[in-house]
Amino acid sequence: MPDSDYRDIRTLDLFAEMADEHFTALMRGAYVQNFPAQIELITEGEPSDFLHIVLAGSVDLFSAWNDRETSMATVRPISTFILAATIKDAPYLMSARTLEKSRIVLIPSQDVRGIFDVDNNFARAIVTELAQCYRSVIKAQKDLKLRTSLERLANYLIRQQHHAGGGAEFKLDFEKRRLASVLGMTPENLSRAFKGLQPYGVKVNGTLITIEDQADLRRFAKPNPLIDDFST
Amino acid sequence: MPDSDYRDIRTLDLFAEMADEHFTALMRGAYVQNFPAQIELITEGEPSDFLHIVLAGSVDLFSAWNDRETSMATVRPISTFILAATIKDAPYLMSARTLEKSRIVLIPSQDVRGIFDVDNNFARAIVTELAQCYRSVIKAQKDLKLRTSLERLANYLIRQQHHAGGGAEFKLDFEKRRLASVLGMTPENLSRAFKGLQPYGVKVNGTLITIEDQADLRRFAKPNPLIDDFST
DNA sequence: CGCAGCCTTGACAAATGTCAACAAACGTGG
DNA sequence: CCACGTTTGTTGACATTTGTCAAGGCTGCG
Repeated sequence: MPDSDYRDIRTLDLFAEMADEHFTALMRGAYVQNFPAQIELITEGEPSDFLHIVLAGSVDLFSAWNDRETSMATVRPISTFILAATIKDAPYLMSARTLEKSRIVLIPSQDVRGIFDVDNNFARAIVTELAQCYRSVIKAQKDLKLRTSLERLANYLIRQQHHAGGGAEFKLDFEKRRLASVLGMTPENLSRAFKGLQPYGVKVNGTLITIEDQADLRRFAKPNPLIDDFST
Repeated sequence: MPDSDYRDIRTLDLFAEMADEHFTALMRGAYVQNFPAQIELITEGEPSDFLHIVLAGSVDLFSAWNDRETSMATVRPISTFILAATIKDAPYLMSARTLEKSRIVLIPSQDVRGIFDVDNNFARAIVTELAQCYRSVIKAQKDLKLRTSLERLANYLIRQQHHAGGGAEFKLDFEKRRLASVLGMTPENLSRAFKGLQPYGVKVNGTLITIEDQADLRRFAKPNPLIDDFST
């Protein structure tokens, strides 16, 4: 594994505080791989053999049932995914596929569990990470259960704008069809939802969004830190 | 605190493996209280001062936004809730109210974090607990995003039947209005959903449910361990 | 250029929510 | 134990939201 990858991983909260020797042991068993776009990395229901880390690119976590499919989340560098399944040694609840060319680290789950047992700082870092993940999903669930699709889109745009620096113009960071799935609606419905936000000053041009009057949109969207602040 | 409460708590996975002295320290600062029904124990947005444990009764976790409200989960004995907020020292994301007369233990969050820092077994138990919680919410989210309300109800009935021992007859364990909220629909819609399941042999009489042909219902509901097995 | 995939749009259908009315169940105080 | 009022559940009529299907335009790429 290249030194730069090694250092990047080491700086993740999850690994930052663990003993050198344990980190080295984990990395010895790990391997880094470059995947093209649209590769299914893991499949829901299978045993969790590897903890994954996205170093570059992006990964879609999705789930299917009865011929329907939905995007649950997008993983961007640098972060891990399916930590919970790895720790519990339980089957994956979600599938994962690369959205673009991506650089992924795979660490054998067995190694992770082994180091978890002996490294107390690592165990504590995992607690923090899982608590964070848990809270994120709770927020997503509140978003789904308490808001209409129009409200979800409006709040998504506000979050995205903030994330992109707060300027009036910004780009969507994924395909509209996937955005629709993440927001829990169909692509057709998303198209119409964008139109439904025009009265609040939202202009759409391909993936470029312009929010003409932020206050107006916020009045409609009513963003709330207990739902929308996806950092905590 | 009565000895029997003390022992009940000690047997929880979360506390079973920790050092005696740490458990005792936690319990010293804790107090047990009996609450009547319909008492709001915590309010979303407030700082997480206490880790709560339900010893008896039941507690509804719910959330509100913009004059709407939804039930997120029900906590039954013996288990804890809002562990993630306690550990992260972050505001509650959900409110909690007693559904009936309930016996609740409150442990100051500060104490929990203090013991978490020094007791490695406790830290590991927290990991297991949080991973479990995380996976449960992911399942709930898949349920919401991949199924119609009729399908959610059908699968809920199957889970509930199984949970009640598997007999053709069983009782709902909460009010229909709350069940509706948990399943993400209105009470009126739930009423109609029950009727919609009649063709699959579901009979409703108050809170008593009869499933005449389990195979028929399952054919419709298509239960799936990656969504419905709420134990893992 | 021509194909393939995505996005949009319209017409329509299905699912879900809202409002109002009423019946049934429950709890309280007499 | 009953009477009363409150809450919950049900039902119907209707509105809104969301999904489905089909068609066409646009874009990117070989």
